[in-house]
Amino acid sequence: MTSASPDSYHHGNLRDALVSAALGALEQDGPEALALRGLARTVGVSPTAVYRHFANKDDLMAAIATEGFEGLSAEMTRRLTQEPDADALRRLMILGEGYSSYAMTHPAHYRLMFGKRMINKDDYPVLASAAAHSYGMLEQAVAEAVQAGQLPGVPVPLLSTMAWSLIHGLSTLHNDGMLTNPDLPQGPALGETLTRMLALSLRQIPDFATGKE
Amino acid sequence: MTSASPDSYHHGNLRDALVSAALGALEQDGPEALALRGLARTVGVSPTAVYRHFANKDDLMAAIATEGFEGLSAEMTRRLTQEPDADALRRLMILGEGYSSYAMTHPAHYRLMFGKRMINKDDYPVLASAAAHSYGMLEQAVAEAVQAGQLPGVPVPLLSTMAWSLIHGLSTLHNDGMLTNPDLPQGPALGETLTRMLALSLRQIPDFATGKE
DNA sequence: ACACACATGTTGACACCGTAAACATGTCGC
DNA sequence: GCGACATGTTTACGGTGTCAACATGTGTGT
Repeated sequence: MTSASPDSYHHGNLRDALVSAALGALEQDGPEALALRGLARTVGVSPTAVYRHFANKDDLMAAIATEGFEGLSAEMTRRLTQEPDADALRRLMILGEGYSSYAMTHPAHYRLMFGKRMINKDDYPVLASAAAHSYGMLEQAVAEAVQAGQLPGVPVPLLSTMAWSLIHGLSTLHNDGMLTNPDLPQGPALGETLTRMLALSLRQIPDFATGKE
Repeated sequence: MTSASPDSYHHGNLRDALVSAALGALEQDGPEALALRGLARTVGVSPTAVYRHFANKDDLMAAIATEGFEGLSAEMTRRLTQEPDADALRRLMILGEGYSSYAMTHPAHYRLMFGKRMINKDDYPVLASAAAHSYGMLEQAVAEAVQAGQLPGVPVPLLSTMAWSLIHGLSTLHNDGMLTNPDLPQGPALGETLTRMLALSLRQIPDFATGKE
C-alpha cells in the first residue's frame, strides 16, 4: 500500500483518479465521448496504464455504473432520513422523487448505468447487486404500503415494476429532451408531480386490472 | 433515376441497401457495434461510399431512427384498425400494447431511436416530426378519453407524459434485462398487463393529485 | 541491509473506426 | 455526342481499444 505519493513514476491512486476523471468527463461530454485514452491523458498517464486497474473499457464502465447505483441509493436513503415519520405510501413518493431527481441531475451518468447490457451477465456481480439494491428500495416501500393497506392487493412485483417503469421512463425521456411541452412542470418538479400522481392513482387500482377480461 | 442495375460500378440503390444492412446488423450486434465501414463491407462497397448518401454517421442513424418511429406509429395504427369499435380508453390500451410490443421486438432499433440527442436539435427535423407523431398518437387518445369522461380532468400533458413514461420505461427496462423477476409476465404480456393497470388506475386518479398539498 | 518478487507504469504495435480530399466512372440532359 | 453531375474509389490522417514486451519502483523475507 502507498500513501498518496503525488508524483513521478507511480501515481499513487490511479484507479480512483481514473474514475473521478471519468465522472467529470461524463457530464461534460456525454457517455459516448468517454475514452480510455482521454482519461489517461487528463490524469497524466500513458494510455495503457488503465489496464493495470481495469480489464477493459467495459470493466471501467461497470465500476462507474456501480458508483451510480450507489449514489442513487444514497440519495434515496438521504431523503428518507429527512422525513423519518413518513408512512409507507409517502415513503414511496419520497423514493420516486429522489430517484428521478438523481437521474435528472446526473443525466450522463444515469444513461451510462443503463447504457450497456452489463447487468445480469454474470460478469460484474457487484454492479448487478448495486442495481438490485436500488430497485429493492422501491419494491420494499411498495410491499410495506400494500401491507399497510395503502395500496391494493395487486402482486407487489407488478406494482413495483409499474413504479420503476414510470420513474425510469420519466427520467430518461426528460434527459433525452423529449419532454418539451411547456405546460409541463420542469426539472425535479416534474418528478414530484408524476410520482404523486402515480402513488395516488395506484391506491385506487382495481384488483381485476391484472387479470384477463 | 436508375432502375436497379444490380452490379458493377454504380450500386443502384445504395442508400436503401445501407439502411437495410444497418437494420440487420442492429438487431444482430446491438447499436454500439454499428460501423459505417462494416455496413459498406456487407453491402460490398468502398468505405467512403456511404458519404455520398449520408453526411456522417449521425445522419445515417437519424434516418434509421426515423424509420423506427415510423414503424412504431405504423404498428400502433395497425392495431387500432384491428379493433375499430374500441372506445377512447380501450384505444389507449391498444396503443400502449402496440408501443411496448414494437419496442420489445426491436430492442436494438428502439434503443437507437433514443440513443443520441438528435431529436429537437434543429438538425433532423424529419426525425423530430416522426417522433412527435408517435407521441401524438398517445396524447390524442388520452385527450379523447378525457373528453369522453373516461379519464379525470387532469391536464392532458400530465396524463400523456405519465402514460408515455410508463410504457417507455417498461420497454427499456425490459430490453436492458432489468425485469428478471420470474413472477412477472414475460414479453408482450407484460406490456399488456401494465398498460391495463395504467389505464384503469388513471381512471381513478384524484384531481388534486397534481397540486401541492 | 539487501535481493528479489510483484505491482504498477511505459513503449510500441496492430486493427479498427470516422472522415476528408482528390480522383475515377458511369448516367442523363441538352 | 458531349459535358455536367451523381455516384463510387483511393489514399490518407488522427482517433480509438487492446495486446505484448519492457521499465521502474515498492514491500517483504531473510
